[in-house]
Amino acid sequence: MTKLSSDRLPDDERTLLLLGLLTEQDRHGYEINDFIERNLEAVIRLKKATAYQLLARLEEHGLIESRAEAQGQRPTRRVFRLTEAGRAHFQHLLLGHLPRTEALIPEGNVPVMFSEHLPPAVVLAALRERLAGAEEQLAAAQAASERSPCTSSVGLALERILWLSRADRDWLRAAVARLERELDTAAVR
Amino acid sequence: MTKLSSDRLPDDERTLLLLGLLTEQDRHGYEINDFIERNLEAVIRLKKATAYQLLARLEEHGLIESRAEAQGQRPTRRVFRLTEAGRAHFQHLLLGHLPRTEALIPEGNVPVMFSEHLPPAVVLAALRERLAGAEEQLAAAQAASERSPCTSSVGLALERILWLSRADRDWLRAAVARLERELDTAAVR
DNA sequence: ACCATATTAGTCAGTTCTGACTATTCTAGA
DNA sequence: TCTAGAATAGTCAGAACTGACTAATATGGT
Repeated sequence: MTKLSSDRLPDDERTLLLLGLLTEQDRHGYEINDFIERNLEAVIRLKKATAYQLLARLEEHGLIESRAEAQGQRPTRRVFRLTEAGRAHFQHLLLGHLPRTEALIPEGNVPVMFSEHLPPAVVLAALRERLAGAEEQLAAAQAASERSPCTSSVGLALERILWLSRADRDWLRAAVARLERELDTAAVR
Repeated sequence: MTKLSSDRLPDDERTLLLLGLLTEQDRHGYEINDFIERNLEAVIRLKKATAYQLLARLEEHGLIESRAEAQGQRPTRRVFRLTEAGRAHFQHLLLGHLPRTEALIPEGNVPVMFSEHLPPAVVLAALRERLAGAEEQLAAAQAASERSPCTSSVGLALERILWLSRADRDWLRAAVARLERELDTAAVR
């Protein structure tokens, strides 16, 4: 079906995600990708093409199975369902992943690191722009978090993103404030 | 020299990093990789093999140039130096990257999202383990941040990681506390 | 005297990811 | 009645990344 390169299954969050989504109900490809795009955009990065390749591999390994579901005129859906083996593997993966502390390495550090090579006024403008973006993300995270209660697991994960987004914004605010002060005192002299 | 696949240069933080490191001084391959491994581990993920491939491409594009430097018995070093074009491109990249607000998508969300599928006691134990890891990372970030003053650009970037690490730890603490309470009240009945 | 680790410099096969692309049908609006 | 866009389902070539590997010397500790 799709090009399948290796014989091992990747032991990463993406695999866990697909299995997890199928734990709750059977879904067809479009549904899965649409769900991820709509609701999980902030939670994980998983592109359509990658998802299809992963699904093919999961099926190859007998963790999921698919049946065709005719749709009248529309292209036939492939509906995926978790097998028993898949359900077991999901539990196994979950147990392995949950306690793992992943290093928190956000993007966007490198340009900051070299910002001394730019005039302070330019840096200030750039950081302000970033701050605006960060405020937006925070608002989005807030909205998402409010939609599902933090007592549920999903809410818990969303809350994590909320906290991290807030920290990022606060850091940016502090940085902007510091730069403003520096520029001010420099201007006064 | 190395397999070079595309003719375009990637416009990402890795490229910016390599150019940036060479802005400050000429360096040879081992030095670059060693520096990244030692000091920038928390800032960005860039593997040795990738770095060499990138360096080859940068040279191909005339942004850097290399000279061989004999070392007596030891294998000859290749020392890289930024060209004028490279310096210009660095400034250009920096200007493009600095204002960019990258989506903050940390790893480790997915397992949390599905933690309802595990018994609460197991989840609690797992989160405690994660908390221990997070404390360690926070301590490391703290130490790194204290070593360079936050008035410098590098210090600024390190401070960001510090804030984010703290937020992550705090979130974990809150989550653990909540779970403990829940388990307690469940036990009382 | 010997072993483990650091210094130094890469290479490569195999794996994974992504952007761009192809089709068809349905639906709401102009 | 057209038409633009969403729904639907993927595929594929090419780009990128990584783990594992090779080599030779130096050096510090036991």
